[in-house]
Amino acid sequence: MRTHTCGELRADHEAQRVALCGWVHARRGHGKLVFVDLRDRYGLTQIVFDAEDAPEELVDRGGRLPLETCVRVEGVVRRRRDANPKIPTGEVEVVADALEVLSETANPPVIPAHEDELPSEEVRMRHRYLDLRRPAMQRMLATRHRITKVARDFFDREGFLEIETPVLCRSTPEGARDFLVPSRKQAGMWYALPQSPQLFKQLLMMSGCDKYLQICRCFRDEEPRFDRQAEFSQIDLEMSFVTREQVLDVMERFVRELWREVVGFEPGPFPRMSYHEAMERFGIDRPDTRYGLELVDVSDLAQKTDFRVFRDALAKERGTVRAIRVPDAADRLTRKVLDGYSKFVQEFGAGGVPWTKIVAGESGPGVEGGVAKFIAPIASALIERMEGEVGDVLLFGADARSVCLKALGELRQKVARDLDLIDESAWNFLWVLDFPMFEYDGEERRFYAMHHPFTSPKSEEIERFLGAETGEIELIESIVSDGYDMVLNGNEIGGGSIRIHRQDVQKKVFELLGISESEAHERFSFLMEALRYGPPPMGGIAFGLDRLVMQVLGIDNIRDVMAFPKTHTGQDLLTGAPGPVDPEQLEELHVRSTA
RNA sequence: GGGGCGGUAGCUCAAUUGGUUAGAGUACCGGACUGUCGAUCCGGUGGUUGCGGGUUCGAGUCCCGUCCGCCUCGCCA
Repeated sequence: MRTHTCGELRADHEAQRVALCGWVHARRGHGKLVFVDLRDRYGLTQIVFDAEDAPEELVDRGGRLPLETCVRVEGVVRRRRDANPKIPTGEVEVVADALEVLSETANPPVIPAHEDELPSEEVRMRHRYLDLRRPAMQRMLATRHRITKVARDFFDREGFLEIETPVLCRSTPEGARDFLVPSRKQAGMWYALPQSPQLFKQLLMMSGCDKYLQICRCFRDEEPRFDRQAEFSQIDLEMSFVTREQVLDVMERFVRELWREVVGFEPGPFPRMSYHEAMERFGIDRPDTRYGLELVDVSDLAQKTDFRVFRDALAKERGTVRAIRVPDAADRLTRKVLDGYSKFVQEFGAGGVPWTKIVAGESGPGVEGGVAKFIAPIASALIERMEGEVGDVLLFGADARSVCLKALGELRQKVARDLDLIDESAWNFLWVLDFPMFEYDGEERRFYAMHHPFTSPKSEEIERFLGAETGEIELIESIVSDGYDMVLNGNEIGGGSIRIHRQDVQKKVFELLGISESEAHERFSFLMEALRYGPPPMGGIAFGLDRLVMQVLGIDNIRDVMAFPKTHTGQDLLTGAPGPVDPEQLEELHVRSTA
């Protein structure tokens, strides 16, 4: 139907006779002279209907083409009188001598040419096929393809095999809520959709596949966020006979190649940081190192004051006082802004944000405003500890350690955004290592796996780990795993670990997680059985594909990097999923709805 | 489940203290126009103000309920 695409024609196509197909992107009419920008996936080409070169009837039809009409045009390429440098085809135009309307359009709710006035997300999702016509969305789809292509090529060269794993799986006891699929043939039994192919990729290592790759869909029935969706994609990898160093090396080389190929930026070696250091310095396990505002422990100084807020905090179990120095911000952090920060940290369970400002005093810098009078005795020591300068603002967190770090970690990010301290051009990659194996839930009085229950303790921890008894909370909390997260500009883009390949170690994990032997047998007997037959040491990682695309394109919303996303309430507004089913279908599946 | 913002023409938005016939831009339709690239100019069609109830002489505006979209806390091994 066409000889070229709409992104293809250049000056050296002059005088060629061509046929183009596409959509009417824009139309500029002058009566007997009409310009139409024709659009397809590849670009825009100006079509000109000129009464001096074509029958008036044709020009008239060209001038009446509604936007988004699907057409085929034939004509001859010629150089434009005035080139348009904004588009690659801007030096030429096609002088139409034939026009075929391939299909007419209703008045479209989304007009791809109107990029600066986007319809609501609701409209865009309901008419996704129109939204995807927008050049920005076409670029997104192409970038997404490019990323998976670079991944497949890179890991192919590295000897990885792409292997598919089941979508209909067993439900796992821990982790996110499962999506369930009723079995027709096994009455009362259920499949779960995979939260990740974790166990299958480990089994593939036990099968001797050695290096595995899959670009796979994962499902977690939890509340969505701007960067989370119930259904999402991972670049999933696993390797046999490797140490942590070897895994980190391959993955780092992959990401470096990805950025070189897709972004045009070559990252240097990735810095590394322990989980403990990340929490202490940044109050979060995925620090954004593009700016400072680090947390500083001032508990010892706080102890010397009579300030009630500090003393109460320090009296708590694992109570602590930390401070952030905001350089040269005394003017911008007004009373109103600081009050807002108190409200902000309350969302994370903190009481508020005590603050003070560093000012010039008679004998050197001092503090003024906020809680200044309560901390006067420690002012100079505090300023020294914080490396404070006149004009800086000090923000405090005082609470139990976990609450304090969480609140200040979130506040740190908010302050950086508010004061525009983030270098948007930076690509700060980072490995976070040495996570704890377990997190203790004080209310439920039990442990949860921080990563997942198949993560190995670090080799030097194994004896200590195997010796741990269920009640030894502090000991268990202190055991370090061989897990790792890849962080980019404060976002977790990948995470993995060296896996357990010893039956006794795996058994111990289940024991410490409070998974009874019978339950472990019931749910994981296949894994325990497999571990009997010479499993290799192994490790791997999974990258969040959607998050990679978000980072590469600088898009701050996961729905905008997916072709067909779901809403906050998990609905697909385009097709109307989830929807009702016939009672007969339920009957067949042995399911009765209580809704 | 909690908190916040929003829903008015196909689309993006406006509408004073609750007050006349709910406006503008754009898209669409008609007309003028031969070098536009946000074409321009003139005219026109287009409304269950998300839905249901209430207060009021009078509701887009106030109250109650509900649905939908987004953000957020909890949640997400």
